[in-house]
Amino acid sequence: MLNIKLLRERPQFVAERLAVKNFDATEIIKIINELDQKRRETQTELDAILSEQNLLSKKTGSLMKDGKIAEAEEFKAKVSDLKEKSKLLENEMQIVSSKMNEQLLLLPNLPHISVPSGKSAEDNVIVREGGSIPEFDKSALPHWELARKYDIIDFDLGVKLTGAGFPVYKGKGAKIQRALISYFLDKNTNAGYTEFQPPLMVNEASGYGTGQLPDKGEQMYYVNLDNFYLIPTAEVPVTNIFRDVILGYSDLPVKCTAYTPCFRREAGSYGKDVRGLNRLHQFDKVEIVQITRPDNSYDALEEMVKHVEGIVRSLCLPYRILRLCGGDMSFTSALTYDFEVYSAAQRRWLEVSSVSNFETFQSNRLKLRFKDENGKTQLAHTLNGSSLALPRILAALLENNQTERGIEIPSVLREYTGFSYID
RNA sequence: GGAGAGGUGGCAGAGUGGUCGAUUGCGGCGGUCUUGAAAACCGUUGAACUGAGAGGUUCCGGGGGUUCGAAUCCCUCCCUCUCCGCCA
Repeated sequence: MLNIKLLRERPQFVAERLAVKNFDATEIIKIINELDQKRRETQTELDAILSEQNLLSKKTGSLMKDGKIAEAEEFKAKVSDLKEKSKLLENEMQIVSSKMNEQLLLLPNLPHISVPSGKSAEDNVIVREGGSIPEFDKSALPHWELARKYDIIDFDLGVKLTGAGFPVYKGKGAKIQRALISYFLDKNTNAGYTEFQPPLMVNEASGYGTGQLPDKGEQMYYVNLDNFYLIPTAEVPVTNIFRDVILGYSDLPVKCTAYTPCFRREAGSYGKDVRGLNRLHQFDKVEIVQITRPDNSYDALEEMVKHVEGIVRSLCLPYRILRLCGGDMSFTSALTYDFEVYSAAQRRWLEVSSVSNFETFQSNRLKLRFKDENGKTQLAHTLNGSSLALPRILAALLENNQTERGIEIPSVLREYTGFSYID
């Protein structure tokens, strides 16, 4: 959620920045500022009446004590009158504020100055590329066929147990999942991130805190009987640890990592994008979250990108890093880098990580603040990224590393898997 | 699932209708003392909105009600804890 002060003081600037996200905000900003003014006027009026009410009530009390009953009765009547007025104003106040809030929630985060303009994924800017794309002839198999060939992932069994998008990993397939999770977590904790094991279900308040609710509620699985939501990413429980928290100056930066399964309904997805491991309802992901001071959040973002890049490189996967254009960025992000790895047999790039700075957009809603060096309370910046999501990494590993002998395991993973080939 | 207790400031814990945004202790911060530290002593220490400022308003789990006046009384919802039962 954007800060109302910014909209009040620099409406033109906000509209210009949002245009980069192809969002025409002029009308909404106008409405918000009208409501804001109305709200403040109403509050001033209301406060004056309440102030008088309080004063008269106190006087009534002392008159009663002194036994001046008649005067006290007079005051009582006055307060009753005032109360009628103040109730009306209070009502109005509530209506105006909630209308304003509604409008505020419609505005996406401002894109950072470095965000390229553009409409779609086509306009994303390639920042860096690394690794080398292996040459295969037509006999190269896509990962879903490799999975069957080596009997490491059973998609049909998942359908039997639950439904499409819930694969069953078995044997070396299960072991490599566990190896990847351990490897990623070790990399993250070695880089100073504290590991968390959060709940996989969250309450409504947490859903609102990170913005899944109210709008994206239908993307989450909902446990009706207890009013819980299955987490779509570890970002939700981990970031909500800091909901309604005021951190000390020396607490920053906060660096957290967590492995969790992620549950997504993915309503509306279809076609070749959902084949095999490309898009699942349940998948594993290791997430990193940072909370920083506003003045160095972009340094933290670069640091996170470097960190994730290091992991991808260590797996010897061909990758590229994209700076997302305004049109392809999420509602909440100010700047996002996507990581894609090349999946050789499918001949396509697969997104495996998305690293973003949300500036104060999330923390404003979460009420996540810190005391600056002058002891003043202000909003912190939040950032997060995948480090990393497993399915597409596994897909790329299987496809890129297929040899006549079997699937070759990257050397950094071997101490975790205990084997060098899936055969 | 059954029974009971309770939700107050960073924490602990007072407060059952009127100068209570809240006694006190701990913690935090500043100071005195000290070569330094500890101890002791003194002071200070919640948040949001609004206002140029002085100040004003709101917040004692959430919502509603009674009253001139509510942390305190009533209704309702939520949450936590304890004991019993069941169980990993």
